[in-house]
Amino acid sequence: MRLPGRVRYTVIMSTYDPKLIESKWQKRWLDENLFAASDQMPRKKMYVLDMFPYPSGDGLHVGHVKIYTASDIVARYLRMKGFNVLHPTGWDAFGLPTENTAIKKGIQPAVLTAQNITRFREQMQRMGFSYDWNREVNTTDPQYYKWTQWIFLQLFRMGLAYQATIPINWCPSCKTGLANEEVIDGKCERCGTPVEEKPMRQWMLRITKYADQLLEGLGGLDWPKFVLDLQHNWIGRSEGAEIIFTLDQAGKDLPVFTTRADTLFGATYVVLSPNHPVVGEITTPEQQDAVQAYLKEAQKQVQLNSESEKEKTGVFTGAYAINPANNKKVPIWVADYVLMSYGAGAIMAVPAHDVRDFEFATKYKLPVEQVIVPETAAGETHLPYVEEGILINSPGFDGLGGAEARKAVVRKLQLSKKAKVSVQYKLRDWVFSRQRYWGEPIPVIHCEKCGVVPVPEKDLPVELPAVDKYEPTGTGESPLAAIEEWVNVKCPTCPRIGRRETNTMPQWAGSSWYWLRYVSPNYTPAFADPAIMQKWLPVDIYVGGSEHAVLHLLYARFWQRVLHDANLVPHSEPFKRFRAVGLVIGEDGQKMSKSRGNVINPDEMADKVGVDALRIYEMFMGPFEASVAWNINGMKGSRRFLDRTWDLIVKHAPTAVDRKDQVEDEEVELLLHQTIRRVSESTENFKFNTAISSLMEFLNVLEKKPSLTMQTLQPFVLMLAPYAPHISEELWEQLGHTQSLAYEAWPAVNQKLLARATVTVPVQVNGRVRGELQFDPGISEEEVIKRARELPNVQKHLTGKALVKTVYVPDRLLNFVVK
RNA sequence: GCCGAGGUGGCGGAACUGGUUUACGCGCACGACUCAAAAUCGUGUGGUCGCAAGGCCGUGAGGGUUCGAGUCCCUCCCUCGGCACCA
Repeated sequence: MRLPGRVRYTVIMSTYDPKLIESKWQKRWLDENLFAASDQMPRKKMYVLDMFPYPSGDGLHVGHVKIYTASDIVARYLRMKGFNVLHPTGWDAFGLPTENTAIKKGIQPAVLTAQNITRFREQMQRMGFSYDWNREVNTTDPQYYKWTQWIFLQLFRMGLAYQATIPINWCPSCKTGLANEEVIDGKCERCGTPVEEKPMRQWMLRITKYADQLLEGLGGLDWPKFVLDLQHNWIGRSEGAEIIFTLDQAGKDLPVFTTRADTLFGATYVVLSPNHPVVGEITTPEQQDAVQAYLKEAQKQVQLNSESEKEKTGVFTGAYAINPANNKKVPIWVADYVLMSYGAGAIMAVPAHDVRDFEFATKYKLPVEQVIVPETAAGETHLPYVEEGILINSPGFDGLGGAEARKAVVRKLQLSKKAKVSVQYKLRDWVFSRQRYWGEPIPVIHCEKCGVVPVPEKDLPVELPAVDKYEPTGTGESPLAAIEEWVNVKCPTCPRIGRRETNTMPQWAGSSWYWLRYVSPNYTPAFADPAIMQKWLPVDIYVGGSEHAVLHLLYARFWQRVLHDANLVPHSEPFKRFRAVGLVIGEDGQKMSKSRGNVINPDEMADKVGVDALRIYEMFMGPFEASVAWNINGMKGSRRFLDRTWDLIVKHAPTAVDRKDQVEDEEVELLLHQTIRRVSESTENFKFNTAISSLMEFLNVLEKKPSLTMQTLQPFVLMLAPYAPHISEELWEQLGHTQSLAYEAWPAVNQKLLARATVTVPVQVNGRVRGELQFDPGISEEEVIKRARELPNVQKHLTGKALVKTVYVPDRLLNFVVK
């Protein structure tokens, strides 16, 4: 029975019982569909997104809770600030761990995924996250991956998806190819197995075409600097020149790439990568055996993935090249410190001005010719000298320096077509196919006559067939290849029978556009409703792990740009503001892992202290972006804070008066407004730890007061609400409200009151604090000095000394400088 | 090696554009309640000298700028994250 107005209808519980109130409010939020976002845009929009989870069999991790609590706090705060908030979630459910578990347990991946999702959903709902559950998406749902496939076909039509047989990173344990971004230290990102190089037919996405755009786009993003740097370095743009050496005998061109054209006269030899196509044809008969032996050795080295610190090795080909700058004949060597995959696969070696070339030249007794001297220092230069400087021994260019010299050299050679400006990137095209079962089928059909034919749009999605055996074959073929009735299909453009593509997409595909799907998750004519995209996009605040700094966050930006170029989405960048979470470390200071046995389970913690205390603790334990070790006592402290909050409100609720204009206690009122200001600013800046400490300070003062008004109790509960929503809803009800506080107005700061507040100002003598003064802001300097001189301890330090200077910062500080 | 972030009590961490270092929490000590313990509440808690008032020293090390430096500048040490023969 609920009665209106100020009559209290709940029995006030004497002690805080989290379990009881958590289930009560979670049920009510869901029943009332309280957090459904309206497409009608009654108010200004905010799209608050966190990285949707991979629903693994391990269940929710305390790291998930940290990310999702943060985005939940921001979403709840913004709702109270009057924004129309879109805060959705879903499941990034394709991928290897599920497939591997499925194989081990003998369950279909789809079935296992459904189980995991159910568990994850329950766990996430238990944490009180205010998601709009009507918008849940699932990357493994055919109605979802229909559009993942559709987007792939757009990429294909735009020439951005292509097949190539190239040596790729092959993980022998996962039995699939990997993207460059998935190889860490020469090992598989997922399982740690050293990767092998294996030439295979692959689907590739031409992300390199977007290298410059992806680089420039970083400039407008409010992202952590380290993530911007990471992407910047990963793209690895470097400006230089392609310089054409000439093969001595054949007269053929041999282009090399350099960023230091100014050192061209110091090039004393040329080095080819072992994989360079001309190696075989230029090697002289005398050197044939030595070169062949070296190539074999180098091949092995790649497979061993030897440490980068290894000593440089190489072999002379017997051939020579002509340096176009001075027509000098220089020997051509082969060495594996030159990579085929970067630049021209060949370099001009300038041992005097490059550490690697110097090391190599020293070992093989190749000539070193200095052509750069430091601008300032006189005398002998220590080689290798890699800094910029003034050119010497470079006829026609002596005396020039740095960029000017580089330009001049390139310009001169350009006249005879022996050089051109060139830009190189470290970024490689994205290896987009996987030889595994549990992924989106790549929607193309191979026809003997027609070649690669895209599956017609009306036939999408190409559904994953149910299979008995989804173990990877290890042959480079996906298990799908074994299902004849699925593979063999009529060619869409001719009467022949073609074969379906049996490779699947990588785990990253579904997450490369999911934020677009949330705006209209059930829309059937397209991947998203264009009108609604205009309303919600872009994502205003994105929260997630930094482990995706170059993977997901780069792929997502790439797809967004492609779709933008095709006029399919309104913005070129998907995520305006991104905040990266810091790891939650085990109590032993080590990364949490099952094998170490230091994993903290959020459900267990919630059982112990309640969900709200868990949320408060995870936000309070340290700065959001920092890695902090778990501390069980710290979590109990968060619970203590909520216990005391509960006691305070329950104690005052029956007697608190509602005084519209004035609070009875000046100290309380001042602190209230300071707290509102601090909590608001801290929340907006992701400084959740200091927001909570401000609330704690406020509570510490309130506890000492014999009586409090509604004008104090209500804002306190409202400010706590984004952080600890269940207890806050309950206390709000006990303060006489019948509606949820989720859409109550966030308390407003009384700026005038804060400006009028008495200030406490330290008085220093020679920079050391000797006393303090309290006064109303704005009083004159003379008055402050006069009163400061009256302080006994200040007097003591002034007597017998000559006053040199007085520094007064109004309302902040007074400093007497004496001698 | 290169790029980036950071070194503040016993611990996690606060500190606005240079202005009272150590807020808040944990831990610890003592006290109250209790037969006792736990829980809870109260008081204290950087080091050092002092009965006290108060003094001196303290933000990785050393130097500098300044009336005043955790914050700015230079040199160095250490930790963490990333890249790594990218020409």
